[in-house]
Formats: sequence, structure tokens, C-alpha cells
Amino acid sequence: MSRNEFSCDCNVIHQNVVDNVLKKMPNEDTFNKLADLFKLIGDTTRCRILFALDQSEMCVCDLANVLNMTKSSISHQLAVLRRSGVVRCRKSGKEVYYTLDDEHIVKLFEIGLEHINHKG
Amino acid sequence: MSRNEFSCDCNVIHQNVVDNVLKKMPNEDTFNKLADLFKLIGDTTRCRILFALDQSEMCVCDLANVLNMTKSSISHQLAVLRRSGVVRCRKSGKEVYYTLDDEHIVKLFEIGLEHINHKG
DNA sequence: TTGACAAATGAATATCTGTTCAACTATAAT
DNA sequence: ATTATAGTTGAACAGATATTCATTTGTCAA
Repeated sequence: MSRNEFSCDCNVIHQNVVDNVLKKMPNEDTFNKLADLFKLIGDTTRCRILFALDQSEMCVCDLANVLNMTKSSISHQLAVLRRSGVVRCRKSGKEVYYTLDDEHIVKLFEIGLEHINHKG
Repeated sequence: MSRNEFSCDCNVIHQNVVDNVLKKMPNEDTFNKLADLFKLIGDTTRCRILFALDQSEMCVCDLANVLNMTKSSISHQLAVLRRSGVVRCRKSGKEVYYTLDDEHIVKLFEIGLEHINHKG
């Protein structure tokens, strides 16, 4: 009957509360996607890359200079961001130019900054 | 002159772009705080805890049942959330009741979900 | 064609982080 | 007092992840 097999090591104390919350909770897949989204921008390097790209389209070398990091590590992170569909790239000669491909991220940044300035 | 000592392994390709972006970029401390905030909600378990607490105040046992996890792991995560000031607790008898202490987080969830439903 | 440079990539390393396990505290009930 | 339960905590472990290093690809210039 209970959806808890053996993972939970205690009995329910407030059954009605638990049932009510369970009814309203999104499914596991939704939480995984949501957490993945925040994990994506929950890294200083990627935060800075996205902020930089929000200001201007840039090639990997430019980004490496702005962030003061190696091209390789930037490239690795750009690959992550590309796979997640938040940045797009365009090749021109030897250089590869990156741009933001998702405006939701900027919105999240704005609220995040608001939160930070509001608290400590 | 350049703020890049030896960390960056390439020369600037578009100096004006780099300079412009550098001027607009927030400082390192801001990025760390921002990334920490997103890291905090960038975990499935913590996401689910916060969602649950947004529905109703709950004790650790209730949460353990809702998430189908051990009390210990829930308690560890609650400690993280407490330290970051997003949840608050209230003791009553043997039980400890947790509530949300930050409405910004819920806002972030909303935009995150919007993004997820919009994309895949 | 050769050399130089931008970028990507795979493997290895180091670090970080979530869960488990065991021990402990505190409160309530018998 | 003793027992049971709610919750916390620290250490250990396992899995994830960011950076480094070495190598490779592709493009431009000489």
C-alpha cells in the first residue's frame, strides 16, 4: 500500500500532511530536470561564461581572457553548456563564436542577484 | 598591465570586446554567491525538500516519508538548507518542524519550471 | 608543404558532495 | 529508571565533476 518500501527508516507521524504533500508534488523526472538546470548554472565558471555571453558574442580565446582561464577548461564548460542547449556556436575561420541560446537563464540570474543583494 | 598573469594560455583576439565585457562583469564574490545559491537548489533531494516545505510545514519524519529517504540524509540536507537561511526550524516535543524561510527560492522554481516545460 | 594557432577532446587527477553507518542527545511514555 | 522514538552529527565511502595535460583536428599564412 505504502509507496515506501524499505528506504524510509521511520513511521509517518502526520499521515494527512504527508498524503496532501505527496498529492501536490511534481514527479521525479520534473525534479531531476529542475535540479539539472540549477546545477548547470550552479558553477562559478559557467555563471561567468553565461554572464559574459549575455554581454556579447565571443570566441573561446576572448572568454579565456575574460575569465583568466585556459582555453581547454573553457572549452570543456562550453561543451557542457552546448549539450544543455543554453549556448550556441558559430564557426568563422579558425575561431568559434559562442552566444546565449536561452533567455530564461538571464531571468534566473536577475532573481538570483536580487536575492543576494537582499540578503548577505 | 593585463590582469591576466599566466593562467590564460592565449592572446586576446578581440581586445575591445574583452575590455567591454570586463567592465560590465560583476566581481568574483558576487559570482561565488550566485553560484552557491544555484548549487543549493541544484540537487534533487534539496529541490524536493523545498517543494514539500512550500506546501506545508513538516517534521523530519514526514519529510523522510514524502521523499522516501532515511531521516539521516534528510537531516543532513536540512542542515545545509538551514545554514544557508532558506529554511527555519521549530522544536516541539520530540519533533522538529521545518518551514521555508525564503520566498525567492519559490520564485526561482517557478521560472525554472517554466523553462523546463518550454523546452524538453 | 610547413609552421602556427584556435579549438576540441580523452584520460588522468584532485576535489567536492550526497548517502550510509554508527554513535549520540533529547524528549516522551511505561 | 528504562525503553523507545525523533533528530543530529561525524566519519567513511562512493559517485560526480572541474581542471590539467597531452594529443588531435582544422584553418590560415608564409
